[in-house]
Amino acid sequence: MTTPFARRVLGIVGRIPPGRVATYGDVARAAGRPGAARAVGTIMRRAGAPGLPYHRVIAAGGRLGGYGGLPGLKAALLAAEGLVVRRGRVVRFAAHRWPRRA
DNA sequence: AGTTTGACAGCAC
DNA sequence: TGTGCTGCCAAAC
Repeated sequence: MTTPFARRVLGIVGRIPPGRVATYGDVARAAGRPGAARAVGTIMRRAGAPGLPYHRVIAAGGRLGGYGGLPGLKAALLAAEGLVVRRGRVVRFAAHRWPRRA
């Protein structure tokens, strides 16, 4: 969060409501850098800012993406919010996606 | 200041 | 359906 971009990314992540998820691409777009999905991951990996729902940021297509090398924990956290994860994918992920698509 | 490194995405096998 | 390769971007070396 030392950079403006990182700060925006973290701010956006913090606004993802429980039970909803956003893709790295979604966050990148919301941060004003469409296509910077990979950079979003780079930031979150190192940010380490506590209190943010990093587990609600997943990869495209409902795939889990990474979580500090603990995909099991990420899946558990999502499950605890009512989401269904099967074979590493969030079921009906589009319906839980955030922000709402027009 | 240049190079390497990923918590990504999309398309081609 | 699943795996691999290439393109992209910001951050860390």
